[in-house]
Amino acid sequence: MEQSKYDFKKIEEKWQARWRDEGLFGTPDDFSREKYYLLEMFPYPSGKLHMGHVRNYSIGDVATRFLKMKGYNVLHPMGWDAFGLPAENAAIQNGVHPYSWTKDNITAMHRQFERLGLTYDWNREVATCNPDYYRWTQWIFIQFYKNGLAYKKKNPVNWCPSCETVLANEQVSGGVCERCGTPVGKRDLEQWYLKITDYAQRLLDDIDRLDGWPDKVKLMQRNWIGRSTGAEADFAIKGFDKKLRIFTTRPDTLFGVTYMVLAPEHPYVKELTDGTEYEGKVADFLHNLQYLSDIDRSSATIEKEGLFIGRFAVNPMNGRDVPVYIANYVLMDYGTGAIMAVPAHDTRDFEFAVKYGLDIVPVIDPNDPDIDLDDLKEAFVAEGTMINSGDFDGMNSRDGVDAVSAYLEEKGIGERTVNFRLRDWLISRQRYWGTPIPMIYCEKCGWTPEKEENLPVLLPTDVEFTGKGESPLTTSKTFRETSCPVCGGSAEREIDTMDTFLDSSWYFLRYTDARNDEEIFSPENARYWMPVDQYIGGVEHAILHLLYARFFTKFLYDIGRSPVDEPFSRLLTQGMVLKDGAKMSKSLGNVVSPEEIIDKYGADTARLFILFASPPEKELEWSDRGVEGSYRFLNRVWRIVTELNEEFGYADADASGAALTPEDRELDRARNYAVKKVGNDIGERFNFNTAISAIMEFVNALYRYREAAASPNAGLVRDSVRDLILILSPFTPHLCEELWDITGHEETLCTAPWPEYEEAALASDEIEIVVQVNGKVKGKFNADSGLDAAGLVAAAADCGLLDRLTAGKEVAKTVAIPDRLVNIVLK
RNA sequence: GCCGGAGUGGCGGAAUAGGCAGACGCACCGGACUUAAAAUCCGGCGAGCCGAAAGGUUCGUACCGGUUCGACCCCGGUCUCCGGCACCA
Repeated sequence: MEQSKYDFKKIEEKWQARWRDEGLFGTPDDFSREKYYLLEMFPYPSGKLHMGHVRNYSIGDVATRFLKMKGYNVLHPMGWDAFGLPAENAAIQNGVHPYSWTKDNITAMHRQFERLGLTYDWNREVATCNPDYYRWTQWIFIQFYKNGLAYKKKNPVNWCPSCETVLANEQVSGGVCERCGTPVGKRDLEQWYLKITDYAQRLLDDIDRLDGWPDKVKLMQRNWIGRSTGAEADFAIKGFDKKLRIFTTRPDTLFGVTYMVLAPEHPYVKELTDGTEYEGKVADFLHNLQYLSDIDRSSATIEKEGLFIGRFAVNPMNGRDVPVYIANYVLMDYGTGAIMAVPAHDTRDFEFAVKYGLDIVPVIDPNDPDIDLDDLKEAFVAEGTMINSGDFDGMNSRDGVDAVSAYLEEKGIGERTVNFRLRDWLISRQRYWGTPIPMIYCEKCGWTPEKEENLPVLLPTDVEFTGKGESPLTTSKTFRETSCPVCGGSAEREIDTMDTFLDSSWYFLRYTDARNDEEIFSPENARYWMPVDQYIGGVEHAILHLLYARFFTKFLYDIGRSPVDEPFSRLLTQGMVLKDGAKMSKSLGNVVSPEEIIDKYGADTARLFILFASPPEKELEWSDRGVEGSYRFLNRVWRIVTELNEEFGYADADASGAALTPEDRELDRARNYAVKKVGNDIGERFNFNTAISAIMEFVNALYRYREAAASPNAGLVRDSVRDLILILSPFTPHLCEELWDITGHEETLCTAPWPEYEEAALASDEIEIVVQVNGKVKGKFNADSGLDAAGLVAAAADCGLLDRLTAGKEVAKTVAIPDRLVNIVLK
């Protein structure tokens, strides 16, 4: 007999063409069916898939195919996060327009997706750089503006004096320009912000509702939002008519304030020092600070530097005069930009006080004999008893927080407040390849949004890419000049574009109605499809992307657009793909190309290996040997299925006829177990590695059966082969389609239902019971299943095990767990 | 520094609810097939000790301790690695 061969190349091309030509992956907006929205984070179209993509999209594809077999109407769309710096760099370096560069990359990646056999509904494809998409990104921005959540503020940007251009933070490393190595300076520019801080509390509170999210991600978001409670308090400054307001989380330490510190950029600094002998020193101090990059400035390792500015403040609690400093460790954009310093009970203040010889006055007693309050070696930051604190002496410091806050409120010199670490979102980018900010400036009317009916504000094409200047958009002859939407007079467009994170903050909503050119999406479609039931992507997006997407969804909900205020019900963050223990990277030379693997072993093998080697959320160590193992397994499947098919055919057998032999029953149990286990592992646990091992066990059982059965049951074999193909098909769809075809099925697997299993076939009459002595396994025996504790002990006694194990010893008690074990506890 | 997560054979990993530790795969070893090799099929494979063998026995889930009839799993402490935040007052 001629042996047929597993020709993956031919098989994969054949089925990919059929899936494409027959449009099998389209998703109808059929509101009568139960929906499932499964989404993987869309990629930046770099032009080449890497193994991380393969992993991400394989996970999503297996789940999609499974859910379709389970009968859901599954939305599984794909698109492109297509704006961004690499396209612009390509334009500068090679003279290619970012648009054509991006288009070419999309085409190439689309082809690679198809080669992996992924089931996307390409009818809903979006690319954030297309005007029919970014039109709505602009529309959302205008809604933000109209609701008072977008505003303009002066802010320093990174500026490379040699390249004469603005640099993104990612383009600055170690304080120097990534391209030319010149130290990066600062330039003040008017920039747009979104008021995400208005949503801080809700973004924090609603994390509690995200049951399907990993705790790790929720925690990272909580920390990022960084809520802290405390109080603000006013300090008088001698010879100055304004009060200095500070924020503290430790009002209980107010009596221990021995100096004050303002951020160097604090507006009072100029007023307090102009015309004094300190004016020059302050100017020098500020000048030196400007040479530090943001990263250095905010690093905890940097030496604390400060300067006394010749003024004294008054501690409102005890009237004590304390000197006022400016220092590099106080940030203007947190709290009020000024602090009260309590060196005895704050690590940073302690360090600063020691360096500058400032007083250290303890006001919290640790009640610890090992700590000498008169000679502190480090700040004591924990709770204790209040001392040196007037009427508050003797109070527990935790109660003191509230008591002092109440006192401040009563005296009208302060109040309880909440502060967030989260800052407003700076969205202006001095770049070409992004969504134009649809704002217009008129001398008379100020800033106004473009009229909504005029959207999109198109990116102009008459632009030069020199790599210099503020933004390439300034070189356009046509873009900047326009007329004011309010008065009709001459006006100028905003030349900055948006941070690309805005583009990706709402794309999941657009998929629900991607071709709509009347509105952003229809409410009916969004109501049916949202929320995303399962979102899958890299953990590197745990904070920014996922927080921004939540923010956008909440805003769109508030203005009556989105039907939900949280976008993603369940989140899976897949682990990285490693090689030799390190992330694959060009510089390490450990990159494995997906295309090469597909050429050599086929997409099915690549998918199978990557899902088998590790659970999805964990890191995956690439192994060439492991890939060969997966390939070997698929050949093994091919062989057993085609051989059994030759031998038994598929059409005429019936399993129910003959009585089952023990071998038959074992195979039947293996089949039912595999169907149950694989369905559970994919559907409930998202543990694809154990699902695959269960399929391997089933295949092993088939081989064993063929070896052992004297007169094989043809019906049973047929059912086993059928179910094997079905449960393997989400993982390796091409191979399974081919086998499905070979074993006589007309319809494609895309429309086949997931197989059923019988619980009855899984149960066996006899169960092996473990017998332990003091918790250690000493023997085993077979008992009827379902025996209660007493019955089990009796059965163990009947077979003589109990006597043998307890001979000459006294039994304290016996524990029996039905269908599992008997444990004898000896005295 | 603060906050998380993880440590299981030579390797990737399994043990879903506190109940036989090591499923499945890789590597390795042996057998069958073959003139031979590859491929394939079958079998073995945590460590120590006793035994010619069958088998027996002790130890074993980073380390120390606890709870429990019973702990990879729960609790307390320690170490190591990974990740997040990093002067946030």
